[in-house]
Amino acid sequence: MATRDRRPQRRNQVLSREQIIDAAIGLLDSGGEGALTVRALSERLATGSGAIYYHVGNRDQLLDTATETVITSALETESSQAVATPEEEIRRVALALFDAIAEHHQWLATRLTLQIVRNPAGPVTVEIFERIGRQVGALGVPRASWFDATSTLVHYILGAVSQNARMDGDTSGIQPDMDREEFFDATSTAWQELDPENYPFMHAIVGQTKQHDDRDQFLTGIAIVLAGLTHLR
Amino acid sequence: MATRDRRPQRRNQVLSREQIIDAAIGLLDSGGEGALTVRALSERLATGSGAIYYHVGNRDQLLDTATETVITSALETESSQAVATPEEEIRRVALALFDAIAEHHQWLATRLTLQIVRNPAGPVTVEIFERIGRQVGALGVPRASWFDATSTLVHYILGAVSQNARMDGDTSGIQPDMDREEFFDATSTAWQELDPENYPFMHAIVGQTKQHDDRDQFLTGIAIVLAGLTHLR
DNA sequence: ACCTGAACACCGTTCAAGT
DNA sequence: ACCTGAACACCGTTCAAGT
Repeated sequence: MATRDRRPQRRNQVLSREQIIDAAIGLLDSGGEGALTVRALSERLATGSGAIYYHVGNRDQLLDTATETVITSALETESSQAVATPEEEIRRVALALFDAIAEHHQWLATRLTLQIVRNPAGPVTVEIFERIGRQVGALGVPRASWFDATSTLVHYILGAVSQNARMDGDTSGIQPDMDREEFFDATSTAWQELDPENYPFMHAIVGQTKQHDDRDQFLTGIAIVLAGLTHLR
Repeated sequence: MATRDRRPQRRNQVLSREQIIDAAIGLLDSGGEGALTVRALSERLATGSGAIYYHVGNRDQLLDTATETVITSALETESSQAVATPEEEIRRVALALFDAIAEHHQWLATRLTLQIVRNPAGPVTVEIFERIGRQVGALGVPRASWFDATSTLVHYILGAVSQNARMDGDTSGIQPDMDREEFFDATSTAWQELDPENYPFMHAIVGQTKQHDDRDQFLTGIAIVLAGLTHLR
């Protein structure tokens, strides 16, 4: 069937950029940034390390491309929904990012922040700003404040999302074997053991931290920022 | 003079934990996280690598300790001022963090976020939350919302501060030789070249980005979140 | 107790050589 | 054009040995 090749390429192309990116995302999801090794990647793809460099240039660029792939697709599936109020649309974009980072929690948050900082003209930054910025206009924020308002929203989203990404990089958080619940219990008991004279506030909130939901709290934060925006002069 | 030693220690102690931490901060400031190498550190201190591990345990722990040292001292000098309104006090804590990260821009932002995520019972997290949380109470936020309100503030601060930390890690942001101004110009021209049909918002804000001040924008963001908090049910 | 520095098991990246 | 894999210049960490 495929005996005669239509492309003028030499046809022994057997490794594609997409395959490399997919495999990289798999590695990242399974063990965080530290797990993405050129050696591990070339083993998984059954090639030499040179083949990866031929297609992809660089470990850092590979990380950026993986981030771009994941974020872009998260924003695309979000945009397929019917449009609602500006507030609702902002919530959707925010939650799309929140969920994407939860899904790829071991590496995405750090890399997303890095990409927005270093590459403000790249598709990731541009797409996020454009999506949120339009709604800020629709919200009634005066045009002169659009940039400030949108930046505030994006900054809040990134900060919240980074915080809810459980331990990046390595697992060396005192105990490597501790699930989410144990980790929370350990924190609240540690907070309870603080000197109540010097840390009255921490004592006051231990109860609230114990049974709070990250996603709900994230939405509360969005609501707070949105409320603040409506009072912008 | 110092012929008879008062300490029961063996007295050939010539390298201290503090020296190591100071040298580490120096290395980090000069070249970011990548510049903190056990080899570079031991060379600067004229010792072997083993000596560092004897005092400090680990590269990761050294990074954490450096972060703790810098953040703690930034918060201490801030607290020496006379108390003002709750809003003013929150602004001060926020700016103390903003300035600390600007001073150590190549590494601090990432490490601060990491520390708050992984070590919520550590001094850095506790101090920041306690400082801000108290003022949230004084602001009139209902007790049941203290945790949500404080988290929102902290998340915003961290997000904004991470964003304003210029390129972490390495300098590979397209061009290694580009100062702040060139970088900004390059972004705005890139934004101007975007398709106006699909990116009307980006076109609308190019003008504002060109002459905006990061610190001012940061304070505007704080004001927005504070305004939102006063409307918390 | 405190320090040395060689040794180990890894990295990312390059590049001559193959097809 | 696309791929191989040895080689290079680095890492963090350990550990026997010294004082």
